[in-house]
Amino acid sequence: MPATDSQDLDRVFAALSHPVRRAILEQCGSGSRTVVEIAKPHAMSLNAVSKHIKALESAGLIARQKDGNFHRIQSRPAPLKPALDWLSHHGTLWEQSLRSLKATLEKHR
Amino acid sequence: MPATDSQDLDRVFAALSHPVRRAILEQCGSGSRTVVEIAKPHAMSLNAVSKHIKALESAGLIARQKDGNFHRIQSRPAPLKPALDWLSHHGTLWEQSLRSLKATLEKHR
DNA sequence: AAAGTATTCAACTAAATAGTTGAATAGAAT
DNA sequence: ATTCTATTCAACTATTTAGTTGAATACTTT
Repeated sequence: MPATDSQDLDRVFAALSHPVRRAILEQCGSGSRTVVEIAKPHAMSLNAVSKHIKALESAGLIARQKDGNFHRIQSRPAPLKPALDWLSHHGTLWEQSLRSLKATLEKHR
Repeated sequence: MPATDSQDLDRVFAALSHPVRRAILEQCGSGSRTVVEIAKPHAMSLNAVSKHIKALESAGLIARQKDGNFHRIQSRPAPLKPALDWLSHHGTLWEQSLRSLKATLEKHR
């Protein structure tokens, strides 16, 4: 059992909270990309993008494979699972309690 | 269509990236709670918790209803949906490409 | 009216984040 | 061997975040 640490969730959610990092994940979703390729569409320095990549890597959301001069970056969806689980679990819980609250309100109107 | 702004996702994911804020959401998932009630189990000042609540509120994840002296805080799951959508959409995309990558590797072995 | 309770506001500090520029490393190509 | 390209490392700055303490506000209770 992976026993999802709370800190893992912290890192994953934090990684997803920046638009550039979400974009990077999308860029690498359809196959591996190099750092320069990833950086190109973003209006910031290569170094800044490199840092975002590092953040994603330390959250486990991407993996890096050295290929000569290039680092081939590819997305790793696994750590997304606990995040998804948290969201859907609590999301549905809340929706349930909202529904039952609504039902209660209806009944007592 | 709500046309989920990227900034909305930023705020929601950022809000979820702190363990205390996730705990607060869980606390308020089963019914409304006051600020003092919410703060009690956390090892930090009331003010710190109040700030976390404000962050959740500005992400739309909780709503506040004044009731005399008390603020009744209740969770609002709606903004969770786009986050869930983003996760499941890209998560499944990546898993698909991982699967097809694996298939390709198998074929060429 | 006075005291108590629930909450926020304001000011401050320490640490983390997001970005920059410039230099270093390392592999590839001439 | 030299140069070019891909990438990281280091140092720095500005902004945001997470927390603190102390004062202010506002409702309730006595």
